Amino acid sequence: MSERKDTKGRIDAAALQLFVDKGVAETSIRDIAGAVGFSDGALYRHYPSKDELVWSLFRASFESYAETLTRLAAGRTGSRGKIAAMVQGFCNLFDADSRLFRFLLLVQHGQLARVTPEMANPVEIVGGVIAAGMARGDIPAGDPDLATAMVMGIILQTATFKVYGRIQQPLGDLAPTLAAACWKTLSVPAKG
Amino acid sequence: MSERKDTKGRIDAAALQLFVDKGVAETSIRDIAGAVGFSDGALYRHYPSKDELVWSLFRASFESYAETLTRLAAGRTGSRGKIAAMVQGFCNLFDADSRLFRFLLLVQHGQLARVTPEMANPVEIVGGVIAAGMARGDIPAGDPDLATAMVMGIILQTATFKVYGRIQQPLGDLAPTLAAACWKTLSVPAKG
Amino acid sequence: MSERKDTKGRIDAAALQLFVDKGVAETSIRDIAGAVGFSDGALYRHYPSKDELVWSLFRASFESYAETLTRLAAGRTGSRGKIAAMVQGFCNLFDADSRLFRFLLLVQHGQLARVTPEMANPVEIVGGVIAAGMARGDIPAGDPDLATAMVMGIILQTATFKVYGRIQQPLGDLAPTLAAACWKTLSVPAKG
Amino acid sequence: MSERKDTKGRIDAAALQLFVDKGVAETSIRDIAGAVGFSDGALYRHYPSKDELVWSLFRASFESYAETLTRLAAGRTGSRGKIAAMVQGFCNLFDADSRLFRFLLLVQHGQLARVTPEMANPVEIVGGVIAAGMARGDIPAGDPDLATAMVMGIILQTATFKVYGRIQQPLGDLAPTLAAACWKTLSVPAKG
DNA sequence: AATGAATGAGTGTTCATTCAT
DNA sequence: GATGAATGAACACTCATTCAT
Repeated sequence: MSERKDTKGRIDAAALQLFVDKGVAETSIRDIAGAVGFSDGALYRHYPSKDELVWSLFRASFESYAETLTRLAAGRTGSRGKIAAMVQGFCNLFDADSRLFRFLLLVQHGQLARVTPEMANPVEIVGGVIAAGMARGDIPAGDPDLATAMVMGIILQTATFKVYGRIQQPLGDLAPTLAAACWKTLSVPAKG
Repeated sequence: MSERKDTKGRIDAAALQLFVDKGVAETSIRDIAGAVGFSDGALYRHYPSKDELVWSLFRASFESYAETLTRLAAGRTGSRGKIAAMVQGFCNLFDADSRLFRFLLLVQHGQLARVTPEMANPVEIVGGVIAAGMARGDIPAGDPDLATAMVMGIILQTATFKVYGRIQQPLGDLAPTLAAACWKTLSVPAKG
Repeated sequence: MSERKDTKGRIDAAALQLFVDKGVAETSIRDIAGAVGFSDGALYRHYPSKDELVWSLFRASFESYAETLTRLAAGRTGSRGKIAAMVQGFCNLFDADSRLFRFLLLVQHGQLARVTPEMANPVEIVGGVIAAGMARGDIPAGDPDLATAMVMGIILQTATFKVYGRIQQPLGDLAPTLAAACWKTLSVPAKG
Repeated sequence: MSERKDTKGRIDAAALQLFVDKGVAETSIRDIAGAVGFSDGALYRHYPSKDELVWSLFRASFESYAETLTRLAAGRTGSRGKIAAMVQGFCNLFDADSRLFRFLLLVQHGQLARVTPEMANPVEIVGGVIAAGMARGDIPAGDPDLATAMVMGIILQTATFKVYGRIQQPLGDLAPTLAAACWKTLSVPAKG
């Protein structure tokens, strides 16, 4: 059992690394098997197809982000605190290992379509916090989807700039600034 | 001559559509040729390789955005006006045909590496306007790269939400709100 | 007329050069057309197919050698003189321009099968001289085909060594030695 | 293990036969795979590319000839005996299976360039025997490269005549005559 | 579980050839 | 005579997947 899990973990890690480095379409099953240290056919003991491997990785990353954000938001009361915590937490996660983020960014097209409403979803988490804040009066009323888009854009695009080397500092150092910007943005009456 | 241009235009349009619909790696030369209505080999009369076709499309879209933004910013004085104009202009462009945007978003990984400093570059245009504003005192001093990331995030993520159907209105209607949010964000002292 | 001939001559020269440099299969019609300075389709005004171009070149080279050898042999009486003249003549031709020889060498497989008995044929010329010498008693009786093979081998393999750089001197300087070797070889009773 | 070797052996045999029959450029990977009895992709389990298959075949044939010649020469003392042994051995080899010879002849252009000094090389073996003979005084002094060319020409051109049907007898029957011709040729002072 | 040979469809690309202009 | 766009078949090669061992 622990060995099985370990093997799968090694496959996942190798695949994620290769996908981020070379792209998904550009990474073959053989590449992954080789990186893990066994032969092509053996992967099919663990995943029924390459698509399923990609989807599994996507799903795990996607839900992992969602769960982290949920936990971070739950640890605070008040929209401002929740948002600040989520921003800081995301930045710390990114700094610790940016691969998950890069994978999600890289792979979104095509996998996003498979996301179901039952799945834990970072966008819904952030959106939920903002909608609740608007309902509570914590955040000026407006279109919660638009507000969510703008807030997430501030964070994700900064992370993207970091990935492409346009920003040098650790994201963690920028978190307070980012949180402040998000809060200011939410003060704009988001007409919808 | 006009026919040549027309053929190339038809190839470009078909390729862009397919790339946006199915992804670049998932679109074959045969798919494109079929959509244009001729055989595979014929494409090579117009492009030396698939890579070059993708790159050409990317470059054209990328520079087209840059040129539009340049023109829009030049039409105004004052950072606030420039930014408002760029935001409105981008939204109008998106509403008129979102394919260029979706292609750029889809394809960024891999093509972005080929961008050279000589190329017209939307990020540099926006960044330039912001840096100039900071120099002039129009915009509070701070890290221009970080400010650029946040401003672009607000716009691009909203457009992305629109692409995925999370937002219904035309982006043009949201432009004033987006511009206001950008301006508020720029008022945050962007620590770098 | 003179212009037509000139155009064809330019095609032939360009094709021969490219065939010798890169190989026949590795040279495309486009390569040849480009070297001559016009477009692909235009070649078909002069040759009905690539195969026919190759064959035409082969035939011309092949028969040109045959005719030269015929003329050289005719200029002498006595087998020894005829052979010496042919050897010297071949060497001079090779030194003046080795392309014909290299083309023949390169292309023999596949084209040799198309040689018909009516065609002027260097092998037949040399063989004829040797057979006549045997008949006349000039050359010890034996199998004329075997004798021809050996004599031609001495010359052609030396030329091949020269092509591959194993021999440095001009072939013309070696002609007397080669002729002497041929003559000695013919003195061996060639059992058949 | 034995099966692996067998599969590779079947590929080699099929490829050699096809190359000799149709030419290398004219033989496709599918042709070879079809002749062996499996599908195209499977060949790549055994050879990384067509080029490598051709080169591997060339190298094996080339070195096999070299080793045979080395062994034959080593079995005799005296240049005359060594040469006679090599000639007879080559002829026997040719009679047993002329495909190796035909392949080498066919393919020389292009592959010869890849021969490295470390490889066993028939030309060097013959050349070495002749040079040693000249040094020992067994063979009249002269240019060893020229002498090698002439000796090899006598043998190879005769084999070529046999391939093209100009000679009917088994080469083995002609070996004494060929050896005698070689020896006579070596008696000509080879001016270099 | 794992191996690795084999499949078969698919990829980008090339190229001799045709033909409307 | 010449052009160059277009064809369509071919090619070397890749790869997700299967399966006997």
